Amino acid sequence: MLKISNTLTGKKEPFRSRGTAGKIKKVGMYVCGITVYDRCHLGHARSAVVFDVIRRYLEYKKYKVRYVKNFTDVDDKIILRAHKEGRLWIEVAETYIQAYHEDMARLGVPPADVEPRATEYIPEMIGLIQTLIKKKVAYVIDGNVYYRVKQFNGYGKLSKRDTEDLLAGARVEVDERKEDPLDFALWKASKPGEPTWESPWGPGRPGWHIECSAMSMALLGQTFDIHGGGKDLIFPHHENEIAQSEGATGKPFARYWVHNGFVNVNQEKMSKSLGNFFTIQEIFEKSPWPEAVTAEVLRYFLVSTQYRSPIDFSDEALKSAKAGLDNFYRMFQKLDEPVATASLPRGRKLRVALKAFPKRFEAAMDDDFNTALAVSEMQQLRAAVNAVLDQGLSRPLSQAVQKLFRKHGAVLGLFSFSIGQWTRTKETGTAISAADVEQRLKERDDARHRKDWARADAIREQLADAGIILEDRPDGTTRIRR
RNA sequence: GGCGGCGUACCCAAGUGGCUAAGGGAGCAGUCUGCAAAACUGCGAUUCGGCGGUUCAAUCCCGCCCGCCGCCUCCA
Repeated sequence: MLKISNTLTGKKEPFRSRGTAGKIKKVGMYVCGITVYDRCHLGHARSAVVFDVIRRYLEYKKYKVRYVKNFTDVDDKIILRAHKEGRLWIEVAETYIQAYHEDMARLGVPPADVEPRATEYIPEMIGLIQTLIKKKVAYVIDGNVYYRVKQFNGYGKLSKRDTEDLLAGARVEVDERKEDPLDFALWKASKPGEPTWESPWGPGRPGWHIECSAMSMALLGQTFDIHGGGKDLIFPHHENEIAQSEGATGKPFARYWVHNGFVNVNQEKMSKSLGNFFTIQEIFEKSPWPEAVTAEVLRYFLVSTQYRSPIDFSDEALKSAKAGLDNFYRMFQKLDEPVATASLPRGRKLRVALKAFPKRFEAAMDDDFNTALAVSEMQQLRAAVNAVLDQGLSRPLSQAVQKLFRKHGAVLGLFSFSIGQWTRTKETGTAISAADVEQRLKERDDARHRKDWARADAIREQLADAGIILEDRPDGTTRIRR
């Protein structure tokens, strides 16, 4: 039984999806995407990867997932950036939506089922705001519409704040026109040069939070299963979403609130304001490995920690992740090798481990998507495989092993490569051709037969300098690794 | 000030009221090997930030303290 940590209740709860139409278990999942005013950094990547894994695991569990991830394409920062660059706000938004798609493609994160943009849902937002006004939880002043926070008695239930505390700590400059400092804008009267839509309250643009209420309810229904995002969205964004949505419908909004922890650098949150961020683009460019390999290394790094915990990013951490993955791919390479000896299907222990593995993997993932534990299960299975690998595995057994790793690895986005792809070097131009390697290998074999160790070792070193590792097998043949 | 979280070996990181406190990376030693590499085996926290309390029993529950982080303003 899958359990999920629910920010709303503060507890780890059994997950029951709402829509169980017939035999198909349906899940509606909405995740707050990004505001498109700049390139994404690793923190955004973490969120994207975390919810991608959650989606994949739900699908693995045979849920039919409808995954919605939005773009905030109208916002102060976009407008500001457009002004600075002398472009239209819409161009800025478009630029970074493209960039986001590029980054996600590089990371191996497939698109959500629906990726709506806020500006496509203006009518829905206006409708929602009208309902709120009608219900007296919102009010109009000078073409602005505000949400009357005190009117919604569930306010603070997600972020565990009460309105008194909020007042005490309010550091925001108060808009004098609001009835209460806590009230937040649903609709902003537009200033000259800003994007504008017609509305019952005059020309204006939506506030930040209303879009997610409008889009999630339009695409997933008034009540849906999972709402996700980074921890920093809990307050005020998600708190306000609940206020707006439940204020309008009187029904529960999202049932499970899932929040991922931050990516830190030297124990501090990676963020724009601290300037300690690495864009996804930068990480790929600086990486010593080919793009696709880097993507998997990043995945491995990210899934090696439970999604709610902070994770510290460093070169060392990436290297460690690469080393961890290399160990798996070395095993895959050996599994691909033809078996020299025909007899010896020794592997009773292995068969037991193989049989037990899916349950262990699922137990880990069922426990609030404990990917770190799931990875460790795979590491242990790897050890069980390696223990008998030198003696050779029968073809069917070796294929079964590979299949098991690939299938479960895919849930985390791992082991997607053939060994050849994995070991490809970044600058393929300088690599020695396969034919040359064969030639050198043959020379070395001859030398070894003559017991000319000096010569054999020299060749091995030369190839090593070119990034090609030779491993002599007990039977006299040599394995080539890159 | 309010709210939330974290502190497990050199590094990363699971976890549990009592059974050897997983696993990985790095390191060291051994097996194997002409040597190496790989793989395997062994070693590595008498202890889970500190101090008290509850309990027959606590790293895990409670309290206090120390240290770190986050949110309360835009933020994945």
